[in-house]
Amino acid sequence: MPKDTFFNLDGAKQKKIFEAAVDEFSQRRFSEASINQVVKNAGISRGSFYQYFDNKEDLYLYTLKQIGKEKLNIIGRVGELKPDADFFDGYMYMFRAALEWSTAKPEYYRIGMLMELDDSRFVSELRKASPEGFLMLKGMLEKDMQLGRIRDDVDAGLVVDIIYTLNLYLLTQYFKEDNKAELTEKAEEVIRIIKEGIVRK
Amino acid sequence: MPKDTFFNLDGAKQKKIFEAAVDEFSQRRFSEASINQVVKNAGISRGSFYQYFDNKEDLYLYTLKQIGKEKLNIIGRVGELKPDADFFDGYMYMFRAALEWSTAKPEYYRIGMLMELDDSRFVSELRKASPEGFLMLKGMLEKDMQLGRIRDDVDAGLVVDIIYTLNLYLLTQYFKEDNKAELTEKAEEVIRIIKEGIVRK
DNA sequence: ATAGTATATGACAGGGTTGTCATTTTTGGC
DNA sequence: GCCAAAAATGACAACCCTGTCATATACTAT
Repeated sequence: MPKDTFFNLDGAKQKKIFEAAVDEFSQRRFSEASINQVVKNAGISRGSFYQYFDNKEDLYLYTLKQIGKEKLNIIGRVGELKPDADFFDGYMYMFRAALEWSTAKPEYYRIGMLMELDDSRFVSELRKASPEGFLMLKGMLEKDMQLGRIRDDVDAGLVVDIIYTLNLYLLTQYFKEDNKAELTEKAEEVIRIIKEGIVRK
Repeated sequence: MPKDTFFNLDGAKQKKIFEAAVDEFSQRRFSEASINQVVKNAGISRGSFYQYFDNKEDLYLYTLKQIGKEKLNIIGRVGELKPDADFFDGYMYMFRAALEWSTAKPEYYRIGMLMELDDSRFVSELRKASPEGFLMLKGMLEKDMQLGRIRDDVDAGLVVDIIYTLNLYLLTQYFKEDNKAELTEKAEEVIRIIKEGIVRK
């Protein structure tokens, strides 16, 4: 947690530091991100930084928390908005929402992606501790299984792992191309494959 | 390419350096691997290293090449061994072979995995330049499509991307658990899902 | 044995990183 | 205006890293 001195700062300065952190963490993985860069971008001295935060982890946690607030507001409401959508529609809704959001706040999104790619001890633990997206998908899938919409001999956890993995793949792979339409199509095709299989019947 | 001085070394010393490189590159991604570690493990001086290799890239390339020789020998013969297997059987065959190999030479396998995870410029380029596994899978799939075994409205490239991605996921995710039986089951289940879909018909 | 070549070495320069701390500056209350 | 408390600062120690280079050692062939 940031120290009091940080929260005593006026809003503009807090924001400037937050933005510098976002900038850095959206370009490099946590393990490679440099506080030197952050302080440079924020226009504060190295000494000041350590008066605000304990260390890089502290700053990272703070940054994620800030972003998390916005993120959950936008993406986390699939259940509310589409109460009786099936799993596949639910996922696509989520996917579209995430994509919109990634267009609005690409840096935030990149941080999330880099976090998934990071294999440092700290970030791995962190990821394990907050499996929101994963659990939401799993819940949706299990509901559909109970409703008999999904074959009951599949392993729900594995299916969600699969979709989660492919989701990340889609976003990383096609992120740079910046072609929302094409990306959405790919996602739909992926879902259709998971849903129907690829074998000719 | 390593310098002449390296190839002039007696076999044992070459091997020791190779093994030190394997050790390092199987623990850290290329971008994070340290030559200091390599020279320490190999028991040579820093100066000597640069008498043998231009730099870290040079050593990495050499290491991959050495490993590649063995790898292709074991895994790359799916076509020969199972000439009329379908795509799914072919994949599972490959998967099992890869798994066997990863048990025999876990360090080599880890290097491959870390390479997939690396996003440094150099490694990305390198990966693009040698898409053996990817192309083999794609070839097998296209053959099956021509034979009418696969729905012809699916995008072969995408399907292979999916399987490739999930393959990597399976191996990274369950690597540490070291439970071959369970891992193989998961792979089979993944393939079954891709093949049949998960929706109740 | 000697001369010349090939190889081995570690100190070095120059770059990066983090976290600390004595000192200076700013701020706010009286 | 003054003073104490809070905040800002950058130099510093300590630790990484890479690639070079002058020097020392070993080898080889005459």
